[in-house]
Order: sequence, then structure tokens, then C-alpha cells
Amino acid sequence: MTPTSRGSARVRIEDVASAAGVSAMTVSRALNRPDLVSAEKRKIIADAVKKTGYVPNLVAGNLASNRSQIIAIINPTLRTSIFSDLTQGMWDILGPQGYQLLMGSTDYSRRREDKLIKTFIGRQVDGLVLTGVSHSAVSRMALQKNNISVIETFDLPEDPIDMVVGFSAFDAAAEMGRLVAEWGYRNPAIITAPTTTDNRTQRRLDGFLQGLRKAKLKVKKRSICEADDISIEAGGDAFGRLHDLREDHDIVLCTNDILAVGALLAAQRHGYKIPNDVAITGFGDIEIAKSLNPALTTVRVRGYDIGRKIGALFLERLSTKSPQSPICDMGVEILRRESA
Amino acid sequence: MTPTSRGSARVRIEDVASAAGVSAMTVSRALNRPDLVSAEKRKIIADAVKKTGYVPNLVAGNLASNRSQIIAIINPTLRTSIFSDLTQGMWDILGPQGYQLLMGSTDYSRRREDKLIKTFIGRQVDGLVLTGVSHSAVSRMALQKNNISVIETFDLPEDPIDMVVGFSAFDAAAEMGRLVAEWGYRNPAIITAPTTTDNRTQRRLDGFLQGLRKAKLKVKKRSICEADDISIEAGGDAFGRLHDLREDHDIVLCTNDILAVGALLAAQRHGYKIPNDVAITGFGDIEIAKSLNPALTTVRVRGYDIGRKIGALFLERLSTKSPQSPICDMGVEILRRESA
DNA sequence: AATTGACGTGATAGCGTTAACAGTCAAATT
DNA sequence: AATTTGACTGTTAACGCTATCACGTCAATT
Repeated sequence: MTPTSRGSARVRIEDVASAAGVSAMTVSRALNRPDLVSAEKRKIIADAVKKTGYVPNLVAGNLASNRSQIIAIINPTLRTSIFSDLTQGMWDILGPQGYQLLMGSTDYSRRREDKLIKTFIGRQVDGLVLTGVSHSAVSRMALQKNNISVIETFDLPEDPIDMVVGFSAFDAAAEMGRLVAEWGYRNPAIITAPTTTDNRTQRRLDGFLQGLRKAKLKVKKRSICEADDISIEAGGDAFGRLHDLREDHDIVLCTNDILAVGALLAAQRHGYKIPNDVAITGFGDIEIAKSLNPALTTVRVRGYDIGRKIGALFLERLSTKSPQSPICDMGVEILRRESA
Repeated sequence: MTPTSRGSARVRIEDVASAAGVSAMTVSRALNRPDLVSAEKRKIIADAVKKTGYVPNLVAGNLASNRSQIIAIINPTLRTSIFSDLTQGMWDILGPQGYQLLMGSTDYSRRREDKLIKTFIGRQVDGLVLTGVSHSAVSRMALQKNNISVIETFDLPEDPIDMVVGFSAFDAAAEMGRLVAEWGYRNPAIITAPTTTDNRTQRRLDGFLQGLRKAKLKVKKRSICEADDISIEAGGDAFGRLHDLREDHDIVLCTNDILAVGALLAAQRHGYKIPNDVAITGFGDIEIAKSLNPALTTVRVRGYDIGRKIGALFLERLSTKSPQSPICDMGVEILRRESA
């Protein structure tokens, strides 16, 4: 056996075919469309596969069939539990159907997103999930031109590329603002994630402000505190800054749960009783939200269910090639717990 | 244009080649090994690529080159922050080098792991990361036969398949047991994850017991409480059961941070002052550990750094084809904070 | 008896790229 | 001047599979 970087000395479909005394095509069919092959040959082929230890080369299959059985997910960051929930939901639906999940993160950079999209197109992915709301014109074009099924998620873009499974971050936040007023709070502050990184945050902030404004509540500019990043620690720091203002806020609305958890724990360290001295609300309903003392009032976003829905939509689209582009609003639910 | 499922009506390398007036091979080289192409042609080709909107078909490239630029990760579940940290670490190293990450979860099923491994071999992945410790003989064989670089992680298996980046869960837990005794605790209880699912948990439990035993501390069988799953809520429930025993434990060691967080918060709801009435320790040092009130004493496992190390090892192996199989012990650090 | 259709199988021809090798040509060396 | 070298480019033949079409066979229909 001469060493070469060509080939892989592996068992090929042809080897199985000769072991079974049939053609390669029949083996291929037996594996992919068993309904087209007689029971008798199926049995013989199954034995031959076992005997030879054949593992199909999916790359070759992909090239020939122009399908990849891969769904790609692009996220700003991999380090969020929402992302994990979404992915797990997709996996639970798509995994059993033989799909794999390819993932990448943009670290909030548009350029990296474009590059990733290009790579994924090159990999001939069958579908692509995007979590941001706005995407470059180049990428939009490329995706449409290459006829790739796209699902945008976690918001409801005005001008979707293809399909959408999400909820209106703005509406949800506005509802939270409205409720906060209804619950009797009068001097709100806000902790936001960095707004430069991600316009989902901006939409949540805008929603809060609108909801509060409609209830005649104003938020001073200085009472809107931008955290350094999305982390528990940053949420705590942000709360510290609000505390130093001595504005006597009676509630702090946070644009996500991570920051809210940080704010809540920091508030307690500062000696605040929650919700009596100050109330806290979050956005997302991460796992710990309901277990905190006091439990966090927040906006429930069903990441896992969204993931399942996305998986189901891909399956539908990829099997029927239906040209429709559904917009699926998964809605949200505001959970009033003890923290506000 | 007649519709067909064959081909994709896409710009191919040949199209770029004729647009640039060179051969396809030169275009291929210009894109993959630009150092082998004259500056002049590189420029012409770059223009042609832009003009035609060419996106290389990586599937075809993979087939021809027998490389996939894909690293796969198999995890018991996608829903853990440790997993996210690890993945992010790998991504930060491998992403810039053009690798993509394919992932799958086994849900703690050996059968599903075998199936996933087979699929990934079929996809010709360049490398595979496994988080469990023990794997089926069939899979071990298949991986070795197909010459796939494997890194096992999050523990130090006795009989590794290939490379390892991890730490000794047993030793870390034993050290924690020893320290707990040294700190003066005398009546320990333990909360474990379900031991049937994952033998990493078993090794941590064994470590705790050994560390405590060496310090002459016994743990009654009933004081070892198995949580229903790995969640904050399950940790809280487990603590509730320990509480009901009325054994007056002065410390509860948890096999992971998720359970510890749940136990700590539940203990507070039961009115315990921590660490005076009861102390709590975790394992993992997840993000919230240091921000809790009181902050959680735990074993720091550097998931992100482990991910980076894994990425770096793959790069080394895949470039130099060095046959060595490093075992890299990343160690751990016990962080004594306020909860014990 | 002739025709039709359903079913199962096989032969052929790609899918779009890159490995391997075979030039070509100018500059450098003998 | 003849040879060698090195940098660059091109030709050919895979890589391992599946889409497509063609071909039998046999039972059901006309």
C-alpha cells in the first residue's frame, strides 16, 4: 500500500456492492431509500455492510445529491443559555432525522457574520438560523441567490429574508413597561446591555421607554445605565452605579436576565430589600430566574420551544420544498414573581 | 434553464477560471495556497471572483482533498454553561483558521453516541471532541481505523483513545473532601447528579468520599442524596430531602455547581444561614458562583481555557501530522469563598 | 394474446473540486 | 552555450457517491 494523501483506504460502497453481489446503486438505495429495494436484497446488503464495516462517505453523497443534511446556526455568542436552549430544541427535532448542526459565532461583528454566511453557503448547508435582526445586503442576496432556507429568530424583523420564528422584543418590553406602571412603581431605572453590539437590546430598551411613557412615567437619561457587557458581574456593576446616583429608584428594568440576576444580587449586597426597597425585572427567564430569592419577575422567552419550532419548519420546508415563508410569532409571557 | 435536482446553477471555479483567463487549478491555488501564484494572476483572479460572485463549493473540495475543516463535538447535553465555555474556547482558536464546529448531544445514551460518532466519521471530520470518559469498543475501533484525531476532555481516562485535555475529577473531589475536613466541618452530606447517567459524576462522588475518609469523616448512606437531574431546581429538591432527614449536617458537598446553586438558594429559603448553619460547596465555578450571596466555594474548572487548548492541539496535530498523543492535565483550583 | 404498468435493478455520467504530475520559461549557474 | 534551477501554470484523473435513464420481469388489464 503506497502512502498517498489521496483516498482513505476506506471501505467504499463498491466494496459492499461486490460483497453483496449487487450494484453500487442498489446498495445506495438500500441505505437511503429502502422502500425501493426488495426485502431479500436489503437483508443481503445489510449483512454485507456489517461484514465490511462500511461507513458511508457523506461528503461524497452530499456532492452528488446537492444536499448536506446540515443546518447551521449563527449566534452573536455561544456563551448564553438562551442559545443552548434554542440549539437543544433544534437538535431534539432535527437530530433524529439525520441532520447535524453546524455553528458559529459572530461576536457581534457584521463582517464575521458575512464571512460565516459565505462559508456556510460554500458548505451547502440545507438551512441557516440567524439570531440577529439586521443583516448585510450582500449576505441577504447571497442567501437568496443560493436558495438556502433561512430562519431568523428571536425577534420579528420588518423585512425578513425568508422564514421567521420569534417574538416582538419591542412589544414585550413595552408591555413590561406598562405593567410596571400598573403595579404602582413611579421612579424606574433601566440597565441595558451595550446597545452598540446588538440592536435587539436597543429594541428592548425602546420598548421599555415606550411602555413607561404611555403610562406617563419618565426615565431620566442618567437613570439608563449601560452595562459593560452581558454578564452577572456587569449587571452588578451597573446596579452599583445606579445606587451611587442616589435617585431613590423604586424599580430597575433590565434588558436581559443575566444583568437582572447580577443587579438583584448586588442590590442585596448593598442592603436593599427586594422588592420593598427596590424591585428588579429581567428579560428571558433563564433557569435561575425562578429559583432566586426573591424569584425574578421577567419576560418568559421559550428558547427551547422556539428551537423545536425552527426544527419543525426546516423539516417541512426541506421535504415539501414549499415556497411559503412563514412568520411565526411565538409570543412571550410576563411572569410576575416576587422581585417586582 | 431546465429545472433539475442535479447541480445548482452556481458559479463554479471553471467560470472564474475562464473569466480570469487561467486554468481552474490556478484559481484553486490562488484561493488556497496564494503563495504559489504570481501576484499578477492573484489580482486578476481576485477580480474575477468578485465579478462572478464565486463562492467555493467546500463539499467538492472536501471530497477531493479528503479534509473537511470540521471539528465535531459530542456532549451529553447542550444545555450546560460548561459546554458553552468549552465550545467558545474552541471556536476562538479554530474559527480564525477556517474550521467549523459540528455538534451533537447524546443525552447520556451510549447508543446515540455510537451513532453520532459513525455519522461524524462519515462526514470526514478532521477531529472529534468527546466529553464522556468511557466509550464503546466499536466506536474506539472505528475512530482509530479511520485515523481521526480525537480529544477526550473533562476527565483523565485511564485508557485514552488518542489525546486528552482534562483534569482528574477524582483527585479534585478528593482534595475538596480533605479541605472540608481541614476547615473543621464534621458532619458532611453530599448531593450528587444521577450517577447512572454519567460516570464523571461517579468519579467526583468517589473522590469526595475518599477525601473525607482519609480525614476520618464518614458519610452515612442516607446523607448521600441523588438529585433527579442536573438543574437548579433538582438541587433545591435534594437539599429539601436532606433537610427533612434532620441530621444536622454542617456542610453539603455537591458534584456540580448547578446543584450547589439550587441547594444554596433552597437552604436560604429554609431559613439556614450560610455558612454558619450549613455550608455548601460546588464543582465547576460557573459564572454565577462568585456572585451569589454568599459566594460559592467550589472547584474551578477552566472550561474556556480547556476549549482553547483543545483547539490549539488540533491545529498542531492537523498541520504537522505529528503522531504523538498528548495527555494534558489542565488541573483545577479550589476556590474558597464564603459559602464554606 | 397483446398491452400496460409497477416494481426492482443496473449502467452511465456526472457533482465541483484538488492531488499529482507534467510542462514552460526566464534567471542563475556551470 | 549548455545546463540547471526554481517559480509558476496547466492537464489529467480521481475523490465516492447518487440522479437519471434504461432495462428486465411479472402480474394485471384490455
